[in-house]
Amino acid sequence: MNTFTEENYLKAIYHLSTQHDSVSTNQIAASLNTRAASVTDMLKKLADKRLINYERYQGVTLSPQGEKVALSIVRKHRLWEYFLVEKLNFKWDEVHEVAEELEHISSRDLVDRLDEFMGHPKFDPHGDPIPDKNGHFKANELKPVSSLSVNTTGIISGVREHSPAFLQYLEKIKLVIGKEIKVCEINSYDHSITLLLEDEMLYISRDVANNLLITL
Amino acid sequence: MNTFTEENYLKAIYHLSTQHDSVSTNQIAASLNTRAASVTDMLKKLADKRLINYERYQGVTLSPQGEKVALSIVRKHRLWEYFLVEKLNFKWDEVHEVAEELEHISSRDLVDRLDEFMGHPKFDPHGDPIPDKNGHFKANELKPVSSLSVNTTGIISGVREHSPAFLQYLEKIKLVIGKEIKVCEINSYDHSITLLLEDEMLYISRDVANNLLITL
DNA sequence: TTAAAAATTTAGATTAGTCTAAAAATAATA
DNA sequence: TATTATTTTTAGACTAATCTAAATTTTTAA
Ligand SMILES: [Mn+2]
Ligand SMILES: [Mn+2]
Ligand SMILES: [Mn+2]
Ligand SMILES: [Mn+2]
Repeated sequence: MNTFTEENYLKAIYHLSTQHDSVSTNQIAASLNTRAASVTDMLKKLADKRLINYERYQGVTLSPQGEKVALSIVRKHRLWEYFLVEKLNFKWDEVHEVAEELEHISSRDLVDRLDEFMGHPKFDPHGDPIPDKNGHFKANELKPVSSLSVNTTGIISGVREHSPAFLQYLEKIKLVIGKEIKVCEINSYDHSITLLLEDEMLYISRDVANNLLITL
Repeated sequence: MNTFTEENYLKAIYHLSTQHDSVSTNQIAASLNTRAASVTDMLKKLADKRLINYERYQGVTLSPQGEKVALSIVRKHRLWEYFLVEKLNFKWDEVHEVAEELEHISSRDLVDRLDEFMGHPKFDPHGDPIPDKNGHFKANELKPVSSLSVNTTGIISGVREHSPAFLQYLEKIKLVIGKEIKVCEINSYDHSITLLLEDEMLYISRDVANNLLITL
């Protein structure tokens, strides 16, 4: 088995890989709040274990084996988040830190039974897809609200930013997953947006619009 | 906060303390499958943190602070075991190892909400009492079946031995928690016992009788 | 009450993960 | 292309938890 730390590195590499082709030492260091030198050490170890493809100075990618491990961590993380919200009445901004711990519980049986218990949910509380036991999932086709043009509608389906502050803000203005919105006006100066949400007009900044994802 | 390892030491000392007044280095080493030298190192650290009372060569006891921590670990362990059996359909012999990991999840909120979700259970699947959030619990007055005399009855309420092999055996012969038994005959040669369980006669060894606990 | 046995502690290493500072390689740019 | 800036790696050190082997203390029992 892999250590806690190894799992966190693999997960970080996995997440960074969804945005960049190859992942750099510095990117990993930033995402794990650690130092580049520590990352290099760990990359050597993960390469020895055939979990990543790594050549000095060239960045890394996950090996098929490493991706499998990463996906199992992501699966656990998202299933636990779903459990916390749906069964234990946590708020969506309260679950991430707890799931960061729960995702390392090793029992395969546990996660599969948990999945069963909850009826095989497909998305976590933030709209992120939950891989099945084979690591498969279908991602929604998501676009930031900021990419919509005036008079188009969409359904809130995910977030790009997971900080409690952002999630709490969305909750406060009732911009939560599942709601339909319509873009009414785009301010051409600062790209802020006025939208229609359940018969109410709502004003959001460009920043918010960038981090809020919808399906058409 | 305390590390996993520190928590495991405190828990081990707690359990050993229920049987002996003061706990020895070797007892801890045996219970944690580690070496006496390692235990000594850890005892120094725990003493520095005021979690135990320790004087070289004299054995240890938990400080009030240390007992509080130990009880919170025990609470989490037993609540998770209950959850696994009652909600996820684990068997009572399958939960201990998983709970050994889950007991270290730190979120206070999580364990309290889990407790709430399950309706504040008082006993875990093995009949062990679950401390409440203040560390309080009332233990049943338990006696081994081997201490009963002929023609007395009792309700199976706990086990002294938690190995999967023992638990599976009990399950197989349907000697599970909640059932009423009556002692019919005690073999004076080997102290094996014949008892009545739901109109069926059942024969158990002295060893089993010693590790099976009842309330009157 | 002393000698042997058992328990415990100390000394010195090892491994995982981390760090800072310095060196080396790569990328950017003049 | 040559120089500078940035990124990455190496070197060397530190902490937590562990180990074996040796020394010390306590216990047992002759
Ligand atoms: Mn999360
Ligand atoms: Mn999430
Ligand atoms: Mn247990
Ligand atoms: Mn138990």
